[in-house]
Amino acid sequence: MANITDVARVAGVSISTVSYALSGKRPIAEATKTRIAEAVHELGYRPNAGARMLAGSRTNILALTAPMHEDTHPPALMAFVLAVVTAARSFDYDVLLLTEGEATTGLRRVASSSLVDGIVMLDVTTDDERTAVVRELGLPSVLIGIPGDTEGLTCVDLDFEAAARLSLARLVELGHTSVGLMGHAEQLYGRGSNYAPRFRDSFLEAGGESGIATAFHTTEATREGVEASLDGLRAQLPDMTAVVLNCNENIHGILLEVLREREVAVPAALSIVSACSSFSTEHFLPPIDVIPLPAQSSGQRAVELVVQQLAGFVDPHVELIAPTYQRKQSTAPPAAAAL
Amino acid sequence: MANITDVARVAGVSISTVSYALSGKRPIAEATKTRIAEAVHELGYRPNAGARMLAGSRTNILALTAPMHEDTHPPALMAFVLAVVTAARSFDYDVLLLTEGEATTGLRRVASSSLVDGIVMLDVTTDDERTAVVRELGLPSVLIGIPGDTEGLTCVDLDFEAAARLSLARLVELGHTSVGLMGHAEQLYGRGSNYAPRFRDSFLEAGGESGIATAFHTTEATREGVEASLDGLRAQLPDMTAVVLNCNENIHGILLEVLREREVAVPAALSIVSACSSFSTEHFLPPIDVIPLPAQSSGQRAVELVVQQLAGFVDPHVELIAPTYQRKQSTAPPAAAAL
DNA sequence: ATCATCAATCGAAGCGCTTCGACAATCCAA
DNA sequence: TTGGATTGTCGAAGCGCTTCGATTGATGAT
Repeated sequence: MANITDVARVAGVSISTVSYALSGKRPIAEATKTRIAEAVHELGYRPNAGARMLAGSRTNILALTAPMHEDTHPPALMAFVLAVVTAARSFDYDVLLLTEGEATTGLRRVASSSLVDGIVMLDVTTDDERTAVVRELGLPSVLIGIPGDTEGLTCVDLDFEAAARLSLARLVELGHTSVGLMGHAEQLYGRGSNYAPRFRDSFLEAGGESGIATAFHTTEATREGVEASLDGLRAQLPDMTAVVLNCNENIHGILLEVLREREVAVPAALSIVSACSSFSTEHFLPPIDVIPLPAQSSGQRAVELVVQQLAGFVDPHVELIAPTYQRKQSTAPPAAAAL
Repeated sequence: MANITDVARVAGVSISTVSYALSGKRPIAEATKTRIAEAVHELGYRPNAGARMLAGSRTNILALTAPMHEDTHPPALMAFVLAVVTAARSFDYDVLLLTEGEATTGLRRVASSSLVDGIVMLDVTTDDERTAVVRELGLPSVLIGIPGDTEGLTCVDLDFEAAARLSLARLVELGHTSVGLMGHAEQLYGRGSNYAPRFRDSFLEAGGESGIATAFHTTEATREGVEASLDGLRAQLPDMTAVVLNCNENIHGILLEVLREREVAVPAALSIVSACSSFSTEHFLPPIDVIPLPAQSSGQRAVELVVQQLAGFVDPHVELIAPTYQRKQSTAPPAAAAL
């Protein structure tokens, strides 16, 4: 494997010239640069990662801590992981994957051995033990998700409050006045990730403010669970003409199934909006209106922020990503209004 | 951040003694070791990763190339990724995640900059472009999955042929004589990963050998697709009393739904076995007998093999993992036999 | 003409570690 | 006893890179 000395010899310059030509940190004559580039190409030279880390105290590696608990939706996690890796590469960073079981110790290990330049944290829970470590390490870090205490941390997340309001607003625009919210399984509201309660609370609040009748029900991912949730909502909202789904993918399929059987036409008799879903709602029948969970832009932004921290100082702050509404075919004016 | 010189000073020895004490590559007096350990602890010393790579020409990092195409089942991929990371950590290796889009270039990059010691390749397709790169690089590598040409490669995978035979054998033991196979979507058999056709062919072959009536049908992951597949099988096998599922998770749920509606009792009227599934079949009603896709042991074994290659020479070979059958509640003797 | 400025390049120091060769001390078999 | 092994330790030589002066001409302002 060719090293910088080989390149220098072939190009007929000193190794420092090669280094400066490659990094661009000092001016180098155009002709020299060309000769060096040729030598690099000819030898298939790639700087040795270890040497670079040692001398430059930059590793060009980011740690990605991606835990996996029972209530993690794997496709969603995968989407975020993918987004982060892709974004990192666009800044010439590689990604070291840390998983559960190694969460805090792993972070400590890679940080204190100077293996990584920064940290991206996925699937942050309300009182995530990793936040303490990140604060303590003082390494450039960005969380995707919002912990209970954001003091000193930089966080990126979808604006769940805005998403809740947006989902309701669109339905109100269409003329709906009674809208239910089918939420996640009950356990998600008790502990852990806080996006679920954030969404619920804003939704109900927005309903109150705009004088729309709203109700909420948790939903288990079984047929019975979905029926219970739907019936529960109907009981609270006899005139319900629309339902917002803030729950996982399976529940969507089951709900459509149940509605088909009960001969409730979508969207004629019931409008549906899926909010904060990490999956495509295209393949459902009908395709469901959706406010997507922006894995791609969250990952992108998180990496950008780490890179910025690396480049200079960035004030810790929380950055909320504005929700977008994608119109498909699952909403319509309520039946009563249509008549 | 404390370095080895600090440790040496505190312990009152030379840095080489510290190095040897930590690596165990030369005998060091017990008392000295203790003093060094204390100094390490006191200073919170961690060897610098870059320096280690440079001096030791070992990075303790493995590249994991995990592509993500349309027909990748994210939970399955995730399970393998997790397994590999966990296994790698147990050998004190970290994992650098490479994704699609960077597949071959990424491998080349990390290899030629000596960023990684070895490679684990996930989701290998029949004519995977990454195999050529891996051969060319000559780095310790293990594929999880089996490409068309295994020459010079070390591969680990579930023994799909054996799994196919095992699924059928269990049903035959129970007295079934007419067994259908619901496969994946059609496209999977044309190109790409070869586990699907491997399973199908062995299944049909095993049927032929044992005089059991068998049939195969591809299955789209929609209600219509599942019904078409089921009806297609019934058309070929009017007396079908059992069906083997070698397809993705969604299809399982839909099938059970369809059967419930059609009032086909499971397992009384139809036995079901799920083969090579990466997900839990516990939560179905009834829980489905399964031959699991051993993500965990595949990942474990793959990492072991990379580590072995790192330690010494390992003959390239293909290693098939024996399938295991997990009895749940979805199989029973056929109705006719039960009478 | 004169001196600071800047572009272009080089040499050398050093990043923190591993590892080789040396050397002293201790050991046990002959 | 003696000498070849073995144990325990040290010093020093790199590993391949980045980066800090230093040097040499050329450039331009005065």
